[in-house]
Amino acid sequence: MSNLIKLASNELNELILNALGRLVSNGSVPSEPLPPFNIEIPADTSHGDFATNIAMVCAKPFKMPPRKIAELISEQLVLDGTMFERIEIAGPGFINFFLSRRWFSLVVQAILDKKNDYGKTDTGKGKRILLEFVSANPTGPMHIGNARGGAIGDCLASIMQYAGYYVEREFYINDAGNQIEKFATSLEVRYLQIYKDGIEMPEDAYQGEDIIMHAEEFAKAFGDKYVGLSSEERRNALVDFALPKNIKGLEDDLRKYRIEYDNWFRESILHENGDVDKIVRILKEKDCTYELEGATWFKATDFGADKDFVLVRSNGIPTYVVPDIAYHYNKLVTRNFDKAIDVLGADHHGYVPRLKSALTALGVDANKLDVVIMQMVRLMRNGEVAKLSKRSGKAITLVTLLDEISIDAARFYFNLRESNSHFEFDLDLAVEKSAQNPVYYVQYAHARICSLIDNLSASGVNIIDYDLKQFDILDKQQEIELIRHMATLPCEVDSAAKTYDPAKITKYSVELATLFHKFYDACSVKNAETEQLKQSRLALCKAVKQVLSNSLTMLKIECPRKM
RNA sequence: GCGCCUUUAACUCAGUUGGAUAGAGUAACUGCCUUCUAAGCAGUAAGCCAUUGGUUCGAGUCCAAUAAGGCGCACCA
Repeated sequence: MSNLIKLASNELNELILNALGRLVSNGSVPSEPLPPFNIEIPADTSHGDFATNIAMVCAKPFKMPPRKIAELISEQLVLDGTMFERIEIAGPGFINFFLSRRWFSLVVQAILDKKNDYGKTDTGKGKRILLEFVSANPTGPMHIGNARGGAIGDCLASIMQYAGYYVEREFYINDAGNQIEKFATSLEVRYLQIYKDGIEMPEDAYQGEDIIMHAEEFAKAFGDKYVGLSSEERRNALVDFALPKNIKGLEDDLRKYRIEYDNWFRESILHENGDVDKIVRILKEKDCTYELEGATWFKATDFGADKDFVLVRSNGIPTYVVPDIAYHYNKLVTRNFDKAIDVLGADHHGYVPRLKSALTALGVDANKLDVVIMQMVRLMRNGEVAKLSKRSGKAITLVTLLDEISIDAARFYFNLRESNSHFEFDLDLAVEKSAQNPVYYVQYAHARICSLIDNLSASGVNIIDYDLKQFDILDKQQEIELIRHMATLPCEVDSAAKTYDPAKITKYSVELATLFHKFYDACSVKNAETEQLKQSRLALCKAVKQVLSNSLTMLKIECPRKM
């Protein structure tokens, strides 16, 4: 257990409850049920390391003024042998607690001992999570929303692993259904256009150049062999030729973006193994459907959705929702994951209640499906909305974005704001190698420490060995603040995992970098007053480097030794 | 018309289950390198937390209504 915040907080909780117990038994306060109270870390450190509002929430049931209750409690608190050294009563009745200096030393020691494992927790208890993200349409290149979804999903997955969950990353390939038909049509037209005049692309076909390129390559490989064959043979051959290339392209591009999936799950599997038909059959058997104008409708409103929807069209082909239902049934029942998490764009949010209603009808606990909705990104360049790539002049894709900005910057920026907030992405700032760019700011802190350690090492100063007591002399304000913040990493990891919000970790790393830079400016290591202080500060720097590295590693962002 | 999201400093955003004097970064202005990386630090200035009402010891935070903006509401995916 390296979460010293939690340890201290638990100890505090016990101290308070014991004190109250004594007050009740000696009749100082009435024996009333205890209302819920907080133990929190005050924003302002002059209010202590922890504070509780217990005296305030007890005011009403005890029919006593809050400050009076606070005084009674504090008289009963015995701090000897605890992690706390003093308390004070403040404001309307807060009780503020101050940690002993030794606690801070324990933090530094815990980091140096745990190394790469510092920050990990066992909160997830190995619960099995299936995290699906990006799942871009394999009929074309990935867009900017996929770039955000990739960064959020992948970082969330690592964070949850840090928090003790078992996580699998999954990409769902829509390799069946209508969009594949559209893909086939687009390829077919482009192919025939090579050999014949007067064939028009339908308006709703894929107009991109990638389709033309596929058709040309296909023509190069097979010539006009397929022009005279049946449309079905031609379309199948074209899709069989182009789709694997596209999927391979998605894999390659995502790998460049440092995303490795555990599973690439094909929609076509669900059609082939009969799962899609099975879903319709079960829902029919459960009497959850009705026929209207030749189509099969699902009674979604009976299961919490706002509207009924069509399962099977009047032409006999299921709508896209059915494979989706089958897919989520597969995740939660067939593969028995404890939780399925989908990262989806805001344009899909309306569909979530429908999916959940169907799962409920199938007897699956819909609460096992959580959806992280991410709002649209607005790319900005020169203070204007950027729609097109700088180099190619075409719509910005994941790939062209990474031509413009570094992978580190992309991963960091997309996780700088919480997913459910509309967010402006300043392309100019992301390429800038300066203080204004938060990712460089954090990396700079890491490089600075590396350089510092190397310099001291070159002049013969190394950490020989450390013992807990030697850290007690780190008591300057900048040192204390730095250590206090490092202590909260396990809490931040838990909180980020619980709220599905990787932005907590990017913000954490920026704050850590800030505190280090402040420390660096105020406290020289090389010219420390004593040899012992030099040693302790060097150890502190190593601890900061470790925590920075653990935070950035969680986000799969590089930790440069030099900048 | 219905649903979801957003509204906090000039700009981009934080603000932990309701708590103490609402915070960062950018831009502006002032300082700090013969001393471990100035890609840094210190300081100044900047606010009717969209508006109105409600809930209570206490509201940026919860509830209701209004306004502005974004996204959805298919026998598309």
